Amino acid sequence: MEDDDFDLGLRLRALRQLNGLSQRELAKRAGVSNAVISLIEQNKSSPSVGVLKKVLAGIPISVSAFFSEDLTPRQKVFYRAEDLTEIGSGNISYRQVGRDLSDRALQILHEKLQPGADTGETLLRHESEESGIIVSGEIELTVGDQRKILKAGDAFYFDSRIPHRWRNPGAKEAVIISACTPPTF
Amino acid sequence: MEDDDFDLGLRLRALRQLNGLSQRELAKRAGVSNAVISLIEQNKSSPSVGVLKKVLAGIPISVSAFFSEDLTPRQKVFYRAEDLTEIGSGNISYRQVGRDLSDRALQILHEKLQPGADTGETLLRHESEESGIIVSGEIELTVGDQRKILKAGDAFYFDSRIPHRWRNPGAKEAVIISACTPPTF
DNA sequence: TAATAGTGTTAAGAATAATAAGCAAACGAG
DNA sequence: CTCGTTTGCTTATTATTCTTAACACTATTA
Repeated sequence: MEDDDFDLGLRLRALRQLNGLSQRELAKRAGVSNAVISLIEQNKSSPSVGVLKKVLAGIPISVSAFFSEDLTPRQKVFYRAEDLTEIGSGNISYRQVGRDLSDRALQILHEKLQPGADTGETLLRHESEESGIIVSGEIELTVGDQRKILKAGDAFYFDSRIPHRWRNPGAKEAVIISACTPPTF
Repeated sequence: MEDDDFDLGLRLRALRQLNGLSQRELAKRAGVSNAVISLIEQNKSSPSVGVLKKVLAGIPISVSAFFSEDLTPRQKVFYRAEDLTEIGSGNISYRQVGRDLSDRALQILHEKLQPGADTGETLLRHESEESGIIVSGEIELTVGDQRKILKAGDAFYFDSRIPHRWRNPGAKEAVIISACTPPTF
């Protein structure tokens, strides 16, 4: 049932020892029994996130920091598909390559627009250039006074300073992969 | 039992809907029953991390990304104590302010050295300046040909290009807060 | 030696989460 | 309307985790 490359037990043990805590001491701080710590560290039980929160609070470390495997994320090069960070809301999903782009020249997004999704009345504007390809579904793109419906395989390129707007007019989900430079979105 | 400000159920629901999935469809992809999704989203049950992994894999999103609340971490200003990222190993714990420092001028560390901890024979060198204060315990700091034992309240400042070495000669844990600029450590 | 306190581990119940199945409401098609 | 489908939610049973209490081992002390 365990297949991920992330060894939860090992990581907990490392963090606990790194902070000079015994299983019993951590257990006391966390408000759980010492057996839990032992079993978790041996991967003999998979804690509920509630319990995990309590345990990590005793170290202390946040759940977020605990799972961020990028222990030395100085120059991260590879990102697994499911590791993209969601920065969207509503019915438009933006999955971004990397988290902090302040040092980068390029922002790559994996976008998914649900049927009817719309970036809204107030048109978008930012100081950059933007380009991408439609992967599936269809998209109505408005750039300045131009408007066109793009389908899978179609692409676009425009100066982001021109007011623009996205809409999914179809009944299916639309998927886009886009790039933006510099990342001012 | 739930006290954190992180609403797991709400977040799962948001991510699921953002990707246009029903509870049943997500359940099928994840290989769990639909009731699990329902109960988790209502915060009526706290999933084990094993189950959570499976569920998130069906979206898909990594556990790491799921818990990283910094959805728009563009300019993160405040960090909770337990949110510092551990970059240490062995019996020296380095908890760093922020993850990706490639755009920053300053690296701040919360260090904990277990009794006997030592940065090792081969002395450290890097292109920056370094300073800090001992919070508790005691530290033997060697910089070039100078060596001194610092106790709580003592401080240090030196050019990191000079070979240096840390050691905890005491029987108690030693805690230091240090800064490094630029962050080349 | 014996005693005491520390470590991690393990085996019983008690508490909790996951499954399978069924419920009611909303929706579109015929 | 009626049918079929989908939605999310709830309940009884099964499976898992958590607690309590013990065990074995080490190190220190009397």
